Amino acid sequence: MDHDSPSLLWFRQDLRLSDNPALSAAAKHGRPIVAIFILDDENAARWAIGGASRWWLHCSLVRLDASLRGLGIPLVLRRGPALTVLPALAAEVSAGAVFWNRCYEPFQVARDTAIKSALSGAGVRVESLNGSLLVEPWVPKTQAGQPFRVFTPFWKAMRGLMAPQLPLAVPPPTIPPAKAPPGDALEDWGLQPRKPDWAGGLRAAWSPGEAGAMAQLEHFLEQGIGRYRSDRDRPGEDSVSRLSPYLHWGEISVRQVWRAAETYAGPAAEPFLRQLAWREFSYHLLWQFPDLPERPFNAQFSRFPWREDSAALNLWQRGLTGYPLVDAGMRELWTTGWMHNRVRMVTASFLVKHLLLDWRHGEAWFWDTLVDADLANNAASWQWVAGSGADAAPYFRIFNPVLQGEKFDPDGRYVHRWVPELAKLPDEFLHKPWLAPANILKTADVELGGTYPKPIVDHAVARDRALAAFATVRT
DNA sequence: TGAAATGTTGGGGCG
DNA sequence: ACGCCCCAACATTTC
Repeated sequence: MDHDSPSLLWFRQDLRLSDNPALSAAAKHGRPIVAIFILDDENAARWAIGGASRWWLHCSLVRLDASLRGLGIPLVLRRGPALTVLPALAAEVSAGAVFWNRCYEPFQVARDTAIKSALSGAGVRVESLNGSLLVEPWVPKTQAGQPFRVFTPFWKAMRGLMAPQLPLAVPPPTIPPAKAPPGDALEDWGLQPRKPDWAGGLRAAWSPGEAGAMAQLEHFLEQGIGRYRSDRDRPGEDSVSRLSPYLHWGEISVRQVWRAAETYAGPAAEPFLRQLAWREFSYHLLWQFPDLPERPFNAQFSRFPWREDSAALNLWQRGLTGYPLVDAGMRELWTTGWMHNRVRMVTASFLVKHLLLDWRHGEAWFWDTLVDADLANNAASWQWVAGSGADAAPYFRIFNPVLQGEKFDPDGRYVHRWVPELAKLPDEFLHKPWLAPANILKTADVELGGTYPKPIVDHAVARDRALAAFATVRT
């Protein structure tokens, strides 16, 4: 082996320099480092990166490239099945070692295992590390030695495993510069939307990349975490972290977030840490049940009588259901690539329970439109709402979008922002415009069925229909 | 990480 | 003064 042979550092969902175990390990190895990012749509198949995430990834790769350049590490872009692309590059540059942080989507696990044995077989040292999770998904076990299926015991077990001051990866020392092998131009990947460019709202709402992640974390620590316990369910308030897309792409590590929250807020951080644990729980579930994105965790639900109704699905996607809180959420999603978690629950419940449409339709839509689209979180959360998941919402828990709106958006800040055509309606009718008297509607310039839709289903009717449908799969 | 229906209680109006 | 009814407020049960 060539004494100057470089190490490969394979970036995937760890697009950062700080607390990056693979980068630290590669740096410690002492050779020049060539970084690579592979756009692998073929292996990802059905769960190839969605539209909003592709926009995010583009911006993030621009940032990562600039940061790596400062360390003397070239970032090579290649496209194709990683199973062939990565070993090919390793041979091309005579790499002596390859480092990466683990990914946990089933196709990635299978693929990376195959890559590891191919490289090892070719005499290349391979090291994979944990850069994405607080606890590896195979670690937490019940007393009986089984994986967890219920969140609270999982949380207790996990909480017990967490060190008071989580150690972070050591920053890389000076690294000998490497020669850059050829790669694709990022622009040629077409990750950014053109004709039409629908990303204007995303650009206005986000700064992807490691620096953006740090700024968002600081903002949350100063602005949100102190009142997180009381205000996190109010979508009109700026009290949640909005770190999900950064966490998905690893522009900040969950360890950094956990440690910062604990250090900054002490016991007040607890409800937020619990939310981080839901992410861990999702990965734990996906690990033990790789079909989670495709099939109901609870097999009873295989015979659920879902309706097919593409017109209703379309109205839900566009935020035209006639229920202001639902429409506000779906429009926030479409505009910014993100939706407040409380509203995610309400909109998801509406699709599954009011419209009786298969949760996989919602899962697919969120996958394509969310900048934080994450296979484990998305699948586990949709199954939770649908009632088919592990530790799921009971089938009879049907959110009333009017009551949820009145409870969590009482002053209408959220609905005003995303459904401006209702801005002049008095608070009393904001979440139920169809009950407003004609003269009030007229004064507010609202014409139901004209400027704003009438409800596409009646809540009471839909509720009874859902209870009847869900009764057919009752255990 | 609900909502609606049903049940219970207690204060006040009133015959 | 007493019992009856009404109903709001709260609690419990059911979906």
